[in-house]
Amino acid sequence: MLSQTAEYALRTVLYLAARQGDRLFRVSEIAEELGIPQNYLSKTLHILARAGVLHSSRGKNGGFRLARPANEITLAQVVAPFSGPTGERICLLGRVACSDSDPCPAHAKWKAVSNQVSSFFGETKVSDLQESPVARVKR
Amino acid sequence: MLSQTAEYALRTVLYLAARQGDRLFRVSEIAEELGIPQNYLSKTLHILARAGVLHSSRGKNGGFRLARPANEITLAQVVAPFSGPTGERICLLGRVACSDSDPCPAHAKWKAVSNQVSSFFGETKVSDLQESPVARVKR
DNA sequence: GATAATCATCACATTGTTATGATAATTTAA
DNA sequence: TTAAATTATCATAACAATGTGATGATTATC
Repeated sequence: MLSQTAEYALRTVLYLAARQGDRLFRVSEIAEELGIPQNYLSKTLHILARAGVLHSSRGKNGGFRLARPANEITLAQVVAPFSGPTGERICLLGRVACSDSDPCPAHAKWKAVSNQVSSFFGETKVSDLQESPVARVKR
Repeated sequence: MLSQTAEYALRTVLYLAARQGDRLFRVSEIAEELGIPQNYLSKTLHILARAGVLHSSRGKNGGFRLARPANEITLAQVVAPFSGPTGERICLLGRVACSDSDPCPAHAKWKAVSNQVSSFFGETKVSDLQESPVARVKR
């Protein structure tokens, strides 16, 4: 459903959300903890920073943190830069023009499902996916 | 949402469903009508035939037709050979083990949405997407 | 049979995504 | 002001998806 890259982004954001507030986190430590190739994650997080989801600082003692509180970041904002299924609904049959007024045969049925996916990403906040401390310890 | 290949498959199946009964259809004519590269479509339809969705005949006057009535073919069966989002629900965070009893933080919310997508593909029949003759003429 | 039509398959080119490593730019701190 | 740490960026490799061209296999018809 999500591309590999979008999944990395989401996992990193959740990782940072769970530890928010105290300090900046280096790419090297995030990458090691989450099992993601470091240089690839570096590029991915850079994109997230440009998108305004993360804040980055270069140089010694630099690193990444969330740019805003976790309850002000939607999943859509996290995966959008990696062309997740978050954006506008796309015609199932690939028609360039497919709308309520000029629908493809799948339009009505697909729209309902597609809207559910869109609103999941658009309305779910990062904070909605934070595990409680207890649950996190349990794992 | 669907890969290009899966979209080709679905469009071809709908094309055949709209003309079902009379005869076999050559790859060349389907490809031209739908604007799909012919050799690529040939490969794709061969896969659909092996999957039991289409029937193919070789040789002169050969071609493709639906293997079963359009109301007995689900969208899932059409896109499954091309790894559409039809199969089992996949963990949004990429965990190999993610279940009701061992859920990732996104599990509960994502499951509900994901089930909707699965059941759309699993329960919608090809016949459900056939345009009425009137609508088809209108286009 | 011979021929033409047609699907099946092989080989390869092109493109996009994912991944890796190397280097540049920036910042802190000694 | 220099050195070390760290993100930013570049180059490129590996792989999968997509597309193209050529050839093989099968069938209907003459």
